[in-house]
Amino acid sequence: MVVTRTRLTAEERQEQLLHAALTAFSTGGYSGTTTDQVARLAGVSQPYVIRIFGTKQQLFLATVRRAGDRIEQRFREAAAEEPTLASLGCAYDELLAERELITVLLHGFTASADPAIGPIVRDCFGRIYRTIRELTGAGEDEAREFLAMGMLLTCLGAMRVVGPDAVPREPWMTELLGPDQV
Amino acid sequence: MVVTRTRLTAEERQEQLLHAALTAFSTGGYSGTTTDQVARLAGVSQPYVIRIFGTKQQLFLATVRRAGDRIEQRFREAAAEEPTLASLGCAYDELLAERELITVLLHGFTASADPAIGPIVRDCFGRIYRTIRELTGAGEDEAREFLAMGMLLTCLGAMRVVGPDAVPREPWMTELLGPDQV
DNA sequence: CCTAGTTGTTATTCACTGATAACTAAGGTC
DNA sequence: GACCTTAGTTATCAGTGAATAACAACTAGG
Repeated sequence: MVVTRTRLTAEERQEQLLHAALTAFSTGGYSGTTTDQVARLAGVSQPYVIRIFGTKQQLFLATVRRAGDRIEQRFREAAAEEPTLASLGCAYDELLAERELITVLLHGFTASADPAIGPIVRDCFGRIYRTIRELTGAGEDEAREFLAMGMLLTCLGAMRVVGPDAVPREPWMTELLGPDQV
Repeated sequence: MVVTRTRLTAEERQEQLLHAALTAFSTGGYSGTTTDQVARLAGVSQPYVIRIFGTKQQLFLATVRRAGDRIEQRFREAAAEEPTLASLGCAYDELLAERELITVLLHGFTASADPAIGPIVRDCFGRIYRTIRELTGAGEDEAREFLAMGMLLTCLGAMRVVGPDAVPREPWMTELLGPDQV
């Protein structure tokens, strides 16, 4: 029976929960998000979330890893079209327009003081850096500047200066974003 | 009587609490830090912290504003020596080495989804941008690139790639940081 | 010295949150 | 159709954390 199944396999459910967690953590961050919020988003009970991931921390770590993987994947797709920094830049703009993936990673940065979280986050970031260089053949300086601009946009996204439901543009925002507004 | 006073004026205490809050929030962020942690750092009782600042949110906002002001002030001091981006860059490296001010601001970014926090954080950031341009006379592009590199370093600081008690340097970190390591 | 205002505390509350335990029911298999 | 594994629930707990209330003690002014 495939058509009407009321229950999902653990793997399917895990996938669905990860999606919900991505949304939840992306706005509340690690300590600002409850496992119950994630559960409600996915339409299951809170204890079940814990049962699947063990602890809230494990859930967050899985979410950060997922975000890192997805970002990397999007870069690879962009590079398949055209292996340049400009192409990856467009991909980044798209990611920024969705906000979730990028913001979860940023929340990972700020949770890195926790010794259980830091290593995973650094690994994600390092992988992204390497991916950018490998895909585009960019030199150290180019890659650094690309990443720097990415981090600026990421912060502006978190601040609601760019991205979905961004705040009305004040003069300094328009200046800072420059002519090719995101 | 000035010599031996066992109590501080409300203003002195507020100052001291703000200092403690800067330290506490800088590692835990908004929701990851308790008012009790701030109180203990300052050596007073938790309810007293609340009495002085009203709510935890008010305390956080005051802390973010303070961080913004201090950063701006450091830039002004640097510009007084030499009004160039390079000079402000050095000032930024110093701020990064202390980590607290910069990190509190970053935690402000990630807490900006809260409609009570966002506006204050954006204001701080906007003021810093304006300050940089006014002090150095940098053009839009220059200022943007400066700020971008600043945000990259800020994120790396939060990740413990640079700054106090940084993690052992992995290859990608060395590459990313380039020849003039921070 | 004494009193009024301000600094600061302790005791307490109430809501919330992560996690556990115990139970229920679906669904494939022999 | 009985049965066992796996998906999922409800009930509950123990701890925490922000905030309130009531009280205590320092300090300055008259």
